[in-house]
Amino acid sequence: MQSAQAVARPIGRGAKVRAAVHAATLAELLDKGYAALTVENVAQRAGVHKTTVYRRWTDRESLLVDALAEHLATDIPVPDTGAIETDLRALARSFVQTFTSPTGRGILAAMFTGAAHLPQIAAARRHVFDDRLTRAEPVIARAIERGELPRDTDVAELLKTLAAPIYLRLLITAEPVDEATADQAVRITLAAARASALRPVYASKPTAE
Amino acid sequence: MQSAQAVARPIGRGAKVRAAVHAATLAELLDKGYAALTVENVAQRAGVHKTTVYRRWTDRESLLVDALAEHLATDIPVPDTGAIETDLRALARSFVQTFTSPTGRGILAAMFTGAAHLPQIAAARRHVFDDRLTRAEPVIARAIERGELPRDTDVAELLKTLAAPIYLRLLITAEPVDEATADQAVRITLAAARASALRPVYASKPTAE
DNA sequence: ATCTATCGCAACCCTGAGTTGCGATAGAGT
DNA sequence: ACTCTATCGCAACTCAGGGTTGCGATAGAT
Repeated sequence: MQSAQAVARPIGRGAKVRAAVHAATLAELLDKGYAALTVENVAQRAGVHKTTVYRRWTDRESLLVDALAEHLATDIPVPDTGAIETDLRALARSFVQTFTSPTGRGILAAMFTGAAHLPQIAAARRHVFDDRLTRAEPVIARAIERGELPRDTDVAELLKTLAAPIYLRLLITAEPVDEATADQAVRITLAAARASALRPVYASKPTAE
Repeated sequence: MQSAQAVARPIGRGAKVRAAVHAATLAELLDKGYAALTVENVAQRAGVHKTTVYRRWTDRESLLVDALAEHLATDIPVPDTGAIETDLRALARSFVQTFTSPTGRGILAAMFTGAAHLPQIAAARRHVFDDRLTRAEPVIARAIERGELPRDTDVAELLKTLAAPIYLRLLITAEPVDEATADQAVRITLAAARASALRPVYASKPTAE
């Protein structure tokens, strides 16, 4: 890694190159998919020589991971509408929006199908999920406080139940995904939560908080 | 395909080779994953020369597709226990069992992550899903007839709701999947169905509850 | 205007996909 | 047991893409 020099004095044109290559990587990913993502094509699209790419990134995979990480600055809003239904709807819709944009679909495909085997990608996936979990926690807590949900509702279980139908359509059945999908996921999740089906899974007895 | 000769007179050792290569393909897939699935390794493991593989299959992908198709003779039981809960539990558990065996996990990884881009694989996925749908239809129909579920329950929606949490854990969060996961999926699905959250999705009736 | 980190370029090596021609062999039919 | 031919083994290819190296050119901060 050349970060030492980057902090030092002569930064050079490094920043431009980095940005150009990142953009080219994403673009190639969307156009041709992960399988056809070649270093030469990326370099060419970035107006940069293949060697330069290899000087900044150790290999093709690290390039991809880096490019994805750059475009993964998650800025998920934490809704607080005063009602769990509208809050969940906001969460689900923002989730859908994130992954239905062209860029989102490309990133999704890369992360979950193409480069799924890379440990860094797996870590990124977990991070994204954990991030959403952290942000959603107070939303659920408020709903419980308002008496809209059972006290022993498992936040992680609830979020997974919310995300699962959307992921299924995005990655497995490849059905169109839109706001209706998000709203449907909310209906399912709320029904399950209200029926106390979203308690901590591996605890046989409900926990007294 | 050379199945024409197989039916004709001089069958030769073709059948043995086919079987050996199929087995080797699956084995390599489980050991090293799709990315590291090389024709030479498969050939070597099958005790066969690389050329022979290329004489029977056009390329690496067709080999994989063929091997998967061979091991995808789905024999899903159609439960009829007289109650929807136990029926669904049986369905979900058989689903979990299918994909948690070593072979199942390998096939899953190949179909949904490695070779997800291949049209034949996509078709196979759809076929597997449609197959399960067809088999599950009478199960749901009986439940509706018994008055256990709302009359306008959407069978496809219900099955997707049942499968979604399991797929999520298998492919996305990579959590352990066992009977508890299946049972949890059943709880969620039943709660949603009983709350009439699993009606046909794109029927645009704005809440006629 | 200078000076040096960075980039372009060409020439490499290596692995794995896919091909070809020829000689060896298994195995079905007699 | 003996053909006889479809099939297989083998070696020697081509080709594309990943990854490396040495050297000369250039951008850009001071």
